[in-house]
Amino acid sequence: MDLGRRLRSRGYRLTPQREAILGVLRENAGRPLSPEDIHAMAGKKQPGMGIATIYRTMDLFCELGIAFPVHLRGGYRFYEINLGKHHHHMECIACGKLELLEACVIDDIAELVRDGSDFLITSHCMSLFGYCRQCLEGGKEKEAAES
Amino acid sequence: MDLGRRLRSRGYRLTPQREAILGVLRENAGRPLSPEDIHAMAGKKQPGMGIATIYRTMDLFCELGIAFPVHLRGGYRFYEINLGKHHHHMECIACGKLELLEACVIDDIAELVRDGSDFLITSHCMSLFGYCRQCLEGGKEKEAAES
DNA sequence: CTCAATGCAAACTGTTTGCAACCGC
DNA sequence: GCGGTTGCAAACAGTTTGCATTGAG
Repeated sequence: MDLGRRLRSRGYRLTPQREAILGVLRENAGRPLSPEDIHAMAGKKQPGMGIATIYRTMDLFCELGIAFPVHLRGGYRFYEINLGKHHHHMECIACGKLELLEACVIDDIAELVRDGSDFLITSHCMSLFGYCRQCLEGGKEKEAAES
Repeated sequence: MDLGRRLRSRGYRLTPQREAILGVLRENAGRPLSPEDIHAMAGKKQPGMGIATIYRTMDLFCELGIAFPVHLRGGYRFYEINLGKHHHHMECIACGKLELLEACVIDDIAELVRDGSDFLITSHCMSLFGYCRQCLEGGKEKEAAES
């Protein structure tokens, strides 16, 4: 909970930039954010932030378990705040809309695999891809270019 | 099966480069290859190939269902030949070793989700991450730097 | 006062694009 | 020979790194 304590106990420092970034993550819990997204939003709280700070901070946050990376189609990087409860995503191929999948049946799978192999599973990622309702109804493919 | 026919029927052409790339994919069925990997291997069959050809060809192959993209940790791109039977991967965080997961329970999940939402699921990706036996036994973390 | 952290800009890496030459069909 | 395809090089986009400066503890 306490960011300052969490950082200091490991020899890191609590800076306004890190607070701003954590704030952004908190306000967007459950929504994967790109470094660019975070930069733009955190920049409003803490003007003048460099993009490099975002990358460095997100690496740190992931290492500390404060955030985690999300792997979506396209291979770009996204991050979310780690609130303990696990979930996955469904992404629309046409417009990019994301929907949350609360359930995580994969934990069961991972457990199964754990028994049948030499791997020690520590994390996993899963995403479903397809078309959302809007894109299916109107025009079929690539609808929402830009408004 | 017949690459030439498959291409021509859609107005595309069969070139030595495309044959070389398909050959590489075939010989590495089940193993995710990066564009770089493919470039290096196909270059031995067909010297002088440009990297751009790899990217363009893989896009085409994916569109035609000849290959499919694999999403692993790190967000880089990988491809595999599409042999119909679906599978997933387990990747060692420490040394990068990949292991195949034959089973795909996600198809069931996808079906479940299909009923409970507006999405039309067309594909998905899942990968498990953890540590392989070797990395667990020897030295715990980051073993295989380079030889 | 010390050393971690930042902003900036340059360097990198992976991917895409424009274009003239090339070559399947 | 028409038009899809290629190699090359330049352009891009996202990410990383070096370094002088700043500022948390």
